Amino acid sequence: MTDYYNHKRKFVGNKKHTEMYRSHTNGELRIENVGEKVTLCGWVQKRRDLGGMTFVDLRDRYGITQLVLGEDTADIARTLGREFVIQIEGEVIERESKNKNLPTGDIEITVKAGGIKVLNKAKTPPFTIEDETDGGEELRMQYRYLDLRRNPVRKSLELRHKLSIETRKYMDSINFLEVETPYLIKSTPEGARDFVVPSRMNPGEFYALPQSPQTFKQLLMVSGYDRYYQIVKCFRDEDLRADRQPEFTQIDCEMAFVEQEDVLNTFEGLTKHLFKSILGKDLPAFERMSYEKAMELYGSDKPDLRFGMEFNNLNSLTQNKGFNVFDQAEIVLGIVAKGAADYSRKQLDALTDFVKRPQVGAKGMVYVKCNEDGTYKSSVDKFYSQEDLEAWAQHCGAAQGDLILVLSGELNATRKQMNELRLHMGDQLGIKNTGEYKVLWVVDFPLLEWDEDSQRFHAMHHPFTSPKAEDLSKLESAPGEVRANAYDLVINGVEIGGGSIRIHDRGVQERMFDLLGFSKEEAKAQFGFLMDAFEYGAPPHGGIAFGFDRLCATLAGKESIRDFIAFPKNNNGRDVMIDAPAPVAQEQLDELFLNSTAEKAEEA
RNA sequence: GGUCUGGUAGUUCAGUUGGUUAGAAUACCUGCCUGUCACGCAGGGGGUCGCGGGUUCGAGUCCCGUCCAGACCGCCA
Repeated sequence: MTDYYNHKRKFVGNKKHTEMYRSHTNGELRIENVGEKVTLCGWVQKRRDLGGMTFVDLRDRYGITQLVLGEDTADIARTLGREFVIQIEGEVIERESKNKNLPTGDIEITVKAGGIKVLNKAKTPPFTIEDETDGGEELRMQYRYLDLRRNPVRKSLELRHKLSIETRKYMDSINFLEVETPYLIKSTPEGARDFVVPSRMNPGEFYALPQSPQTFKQLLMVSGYDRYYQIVKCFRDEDLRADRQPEFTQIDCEMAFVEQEDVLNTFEGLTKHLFKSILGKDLPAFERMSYEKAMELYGSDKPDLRFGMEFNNLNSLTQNKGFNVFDQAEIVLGIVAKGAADYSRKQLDALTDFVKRPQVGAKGMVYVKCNEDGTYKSSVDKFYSQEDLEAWAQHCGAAQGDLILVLSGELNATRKQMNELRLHMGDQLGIKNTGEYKVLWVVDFPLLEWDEDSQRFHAMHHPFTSPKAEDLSKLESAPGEVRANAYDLVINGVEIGGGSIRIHDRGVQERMFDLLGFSKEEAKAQFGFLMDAFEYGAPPHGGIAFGFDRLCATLAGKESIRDFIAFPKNNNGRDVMIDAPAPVAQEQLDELFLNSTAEKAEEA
C-alpha cells in the first residue's frame, strides 16, 4: 500500500484530524468526490462475486461504501470473508447502476491490483451482522461485540450519547454543577438490597455500592452547591426485568431553596428540552395528577394516558340485585373496550384466563356486550335486566358496539387487577401508539406504606422525604394518612423519574426514623452524619432522579432497556460474554478475610 | 422464592397419534457467471434433538429430575 497520506483527508465529525490508515469513512463519499484517490478501512459486509468482477460492501460506523474489484484483484477478492477487516486504496468513480437506498449509492471505489490489504481475518460470525439479524437474544449477548456492529444497536447507543450531551448542555445552562460522589459507601438496611464490597484494609468490614447518591447530594445542599446533578451509575441487588438492570444510570439532581413546584417546573423544562432536541417534539404542559386520583381512575401510580379506559365504580348499580359476588365485593369496577362487542367466546375466555393467571390473581371476570342493535349480552344475565345493563353502560360511557369488562373484590387488589386488564386491552386493541407521548406528574404520594411482613411502616419514597406541612400533625396519630412532598414523572406508563422535597430539620428527620422503627442508636449509627449536617445550616431542598436507561428506551419507543446499554446483564444478573460473576481464588478470599467457598454457598 | 414459555444443523425454525435414513430457509464450502446491491445458477458438507433417568418392541415426541434462556409475580425505600 502506497502513499495514502499524500492526499487530502476529510473526516466526519473531526475534519482536522488525520489518521494513518484511512482518508475517508465509508459514509461520506458522494458524487462530488468522483476522481479522488481514497484509502478506506472497514469490515466486509458482503461480497458479490459475479465472476469477472466482484462487488464488496465495506462497512464502518458511518456507513457502507461499495468497492468494485476486477480480474486483476480476483485472487485476493475471493478470499475475503464476512467481517474481514481490510484496507483498500482506489479511485472514486460514478456507478453505472446506482443504488438509491444508500447515501453513498451514486459512487463506488475501483480498486486495482495491490490495492487491497487484509488487516485481519475473521471467523464467520455466529449470526448475521444486519439490521434484521438471524441471531437470538442469548447469542447476541454472548457475542455482544458483534451485535454492537449492527445499526439498530449502534443507533440506540448514539441516542443515549445525544441524550447525555443534551442533558449536560441544559443542566449547565441553568447553573447545575455536575459533582461526582463515591461508589464505595456504606450499606443501609432501608430500600433495595445492597451490593457489598469487602474491605481488605479493614478486615471484616464492607463497603456498599450506592443505590443512589441520595445522602451525598443532600450533603452537597448543606454545603451550598444549590444546584447539583450527576449522570451516575447506581446499583441494586434485586431481581431483574426487561426494564431493570443491577447497575443502571440515573440523572440525579438536587436543588436548594425550592418548593415542589420549582422542582417540577425545572425538570419539566429538562424533559421538554430533551424531547425537542432529540425527537424534535414540542410537549404540551405536563398534566399533574394526584396519587389518589391515579389509583382511582387507573389503579396504577404510573398510568399510561395514551388511551382512556378509565375505571368506573359500579358499586351502586350492581349491588343488591342478588349476585353474590358483587354484593360481597368492596368494589366493582368496569372499563370500556371501544368497539370490542364482537369479541368471540374464545376471546372473552382468553381474557378471563388472563385475569385469573396467578400473576394477576382475579377470581373471574364479568363482561357486557353492548350490541349494535341496542341490546345487551352479559355473563350475568341471570341477575341483571337489560335496563340494569343499560344503566351500567350509561354510567361507564359505553356506546353500542363497545364491550364492558368488570372485575370486583377487595379495593386495592381489584384496582391492581383492573390495571393489568386495562394495559392488556390497550395492547390488544392496538391503542398504545408508539411515537405518541403522554407525560404527567403524579403528585401527593402517601409518605408511608404498611408492610405486612415486617409489621411496620416503610417509606414509600425514601426516609428523607418530607411530609406535607398540613399533614405533619398526623405523623404519629395517623401515619398512613400522611401525604408526602413526593412526585413521579410518568411517560406512557413508564416511571421515568421520581423525587421529593426532603426533610431538612433534624427533629422531623428523627421523628421519621422513629416511625420507621429505627431506634435512636440505629438512626445515629446509620445516618448520624446527615442529621449532624442538618444542624449546621441545612437549606430547604429537594430533587429528583431520572432513570436514564428507561428515558433512552422511552424516547426510542422501546420497552427493553438492554439495547441502550452497551454491555448489559441477563435475567439472572450474569454477563454471558465475560462470564461474570465468577468464583475468585482462595488467596483473594484469604486476603479479604472471607471464608466462603462454593461448597459453603451450596450448603446455604 | 414462585408461575409460564422455550431449548432440534453455524443460525432461525418445522417436525402429525410414539414408528423408515430428523427436514426447510439461511449461513458455510466448491464450480460457473462483467453491473450486483436479499445477485443468480448448479452441486456439497453439516445433528450427542440441552443434560440425566424412566415408560415402551421402539422416544425429538410421553413421564420424572436437572441445567440454561426469556417474560412475569414476589422483590425493586
